[in-house]
Amino acid sequence: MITRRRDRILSIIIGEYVSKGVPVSSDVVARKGLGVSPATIRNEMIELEEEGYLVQPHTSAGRIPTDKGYRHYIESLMSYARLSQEEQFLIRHQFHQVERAVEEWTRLAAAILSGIVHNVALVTRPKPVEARLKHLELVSLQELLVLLVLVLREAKLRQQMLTLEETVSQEELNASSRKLTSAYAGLTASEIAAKDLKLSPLEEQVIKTVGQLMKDEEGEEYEEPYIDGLRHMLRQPEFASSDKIAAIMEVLEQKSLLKSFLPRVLTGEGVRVVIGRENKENVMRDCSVILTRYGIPGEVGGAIGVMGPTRMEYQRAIPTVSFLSTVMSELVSELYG
Amino acid sequence: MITRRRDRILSIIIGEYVSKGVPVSSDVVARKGLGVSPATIRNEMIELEEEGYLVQPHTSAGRIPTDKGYRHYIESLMSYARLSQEEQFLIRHQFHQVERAVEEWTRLAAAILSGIVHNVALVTRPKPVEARLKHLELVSLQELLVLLVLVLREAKLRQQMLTLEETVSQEELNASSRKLTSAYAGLTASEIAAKDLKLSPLEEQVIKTVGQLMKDEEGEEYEEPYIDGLRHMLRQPEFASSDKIAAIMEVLEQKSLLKSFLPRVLTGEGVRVVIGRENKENVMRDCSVILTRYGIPGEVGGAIGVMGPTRMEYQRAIPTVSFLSTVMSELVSELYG
DNA sequence: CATTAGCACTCTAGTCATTAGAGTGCTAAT
DNA sequence: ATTAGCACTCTAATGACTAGAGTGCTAATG
Repeated sequence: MITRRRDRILSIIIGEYVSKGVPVSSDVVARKGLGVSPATIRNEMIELEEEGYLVQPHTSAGRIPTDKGYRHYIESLMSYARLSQEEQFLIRHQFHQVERAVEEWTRLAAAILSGIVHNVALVTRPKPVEARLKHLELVSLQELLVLLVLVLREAKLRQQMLTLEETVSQEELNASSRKLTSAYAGLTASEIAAKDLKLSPLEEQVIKTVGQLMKDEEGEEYEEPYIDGLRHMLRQPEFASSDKIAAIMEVLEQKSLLKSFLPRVLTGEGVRVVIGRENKENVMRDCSVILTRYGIPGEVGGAIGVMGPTRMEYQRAIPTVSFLSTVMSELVSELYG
Repeated sequence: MITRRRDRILSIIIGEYVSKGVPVSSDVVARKGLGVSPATIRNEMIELEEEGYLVQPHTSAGRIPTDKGYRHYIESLMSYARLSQEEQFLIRHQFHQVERAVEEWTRLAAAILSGIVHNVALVTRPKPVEARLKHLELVSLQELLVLLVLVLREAKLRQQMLTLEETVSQEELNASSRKLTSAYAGLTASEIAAKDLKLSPLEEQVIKTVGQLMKDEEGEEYEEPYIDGLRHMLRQPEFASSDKIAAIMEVLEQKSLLKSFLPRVLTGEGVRVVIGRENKENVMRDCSVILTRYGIPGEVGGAIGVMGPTRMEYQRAIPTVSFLSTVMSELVSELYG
């Protein structure tokens, strides 16, 4: 049975454990102004342990929270430690300074986020649900080598080199570029494929590649995330054993794992918190992940989040992830007008 | 004094230590077919220790090589373990498969390299000594927002958003793009700045930004390297302590440090090996770095290398770095015709 | 003279016993 | 329902001891 006082005790234990990293004793809790003696706290702790919110690393040690304990805390007990006005302003200011360089957004967001929460930050670049062509350009590099440049609606660039069958002058390339741009601008990959236009062999080749590149752009998958802040996470005492570090590194460096891991957690709205064993990957059993989307629903989006030991400052981390997602959303929205 | 036999013994000790990771005893060396007893080996070891090629972690332990020991080994004793024909073919094949996606080269090179040497691979993207403009394009995103796309000679793209003073149609942008491209194509940043042309305010703004972007492109500095293989390096027993890991992570994640660290070592030709304390950074005192350039001297280049504990398979790592640098050079050369 | 057998010596790493201290769980009193 | 009191348990630190690895030195050998 959960009572008000037990919640209070659980909160205190989590607060203490998160900041100190050491099992919390009844004494410490009693000193926090509950007006009851350590013995009473102990009785309550026994109850909380039976309910599965706490465990002891061994008899005669203090208590530490279980995954279930954290979960209850996050969902019902915790108050957010939002960023102050000044902090928010400072962050927006930093984004403002790189406003004109889209590719920098993810790096900056990861750097800021990891710096604040002292853990690993993961940020994917914005990805459209449907890629739309904005502009297309052909640039001759060498006799038979041509660079195809796509500008997508998100001000994203994609490039690919093409090897031609026969020499084509830059003037002809310009003409084709203009023709194809005006014919296909604003369309998606499938719309481009559907449209039946009279095209030269060169143009056929180009449009085929365009379709390919844009297909790659779409889909449920998120892009490979930008990762920052490993140095912070590794300073946490839970990563004293290098085995754990190596195991987690494997997850982070193995792109395929991470990719498949991101979207599963992100089908809905709001901030998702995955705690300890709730993670699919076994090696992540001592880690928590806080993730959310940013962008414009149904149009363009990415993911932003934090990963660290289950003993994490959720109070701080969750609103920070949330705030940065808002900022990223605003930036993306500006692009879409 | 260095004799033939001492060199032989040093080689054996390094070979053993590199593969086993445990201090090497006179017994083990004696069993390697030198035809002398352990006692003789011990006498020689004492000499080698006095010369500074070996140390004992403590009395009554075997010997391990010093930085000086490795240095001598690498420069005079070691034979390279080159990649076999099949391995070389396989690697070239992998590059062939992504041939048309320049940005993937560095990733692939890092992945292959780290996989072979079981350590961290560092690869920077190719960077020209002098950036030359190939093509320039303006794409209207919103009313006052324009995307400037530069194509540089290396088939590299650079982008920047511009906020205009007044509305300009896409047609006008096209006209300006064409005008500026034909006027400035093939020139460097300084040549562009020097050229005095009659330009509209819009064009002035664009060219100013172009100059900026191309300036950023040039210079001694290397780009931020792509890093892969941390998971391998962390499996090495020398990184059992998480303190060391965190310290090294700091060097790797702190881009400024790494950037300043790369070029210093790369002013000349050939493969550079920096062993242990030869490194500038103190935290790197137990690490070795193998680095080399790739590209076309005086035109375009990047760096490729490996970092790991001083106890590293130099025999394998050095030729592998060397081979991948050759492959990268070939790829870059193809672009330059 | 280079080599080596023999041996005393040194240092590590593991095991065991001991101890102080932290913190609990239970009982009985309030 | 709370709590004082206390026996109990477990950890972590300390020191003593030991086996084993590997050395350095000495004296003998071809």
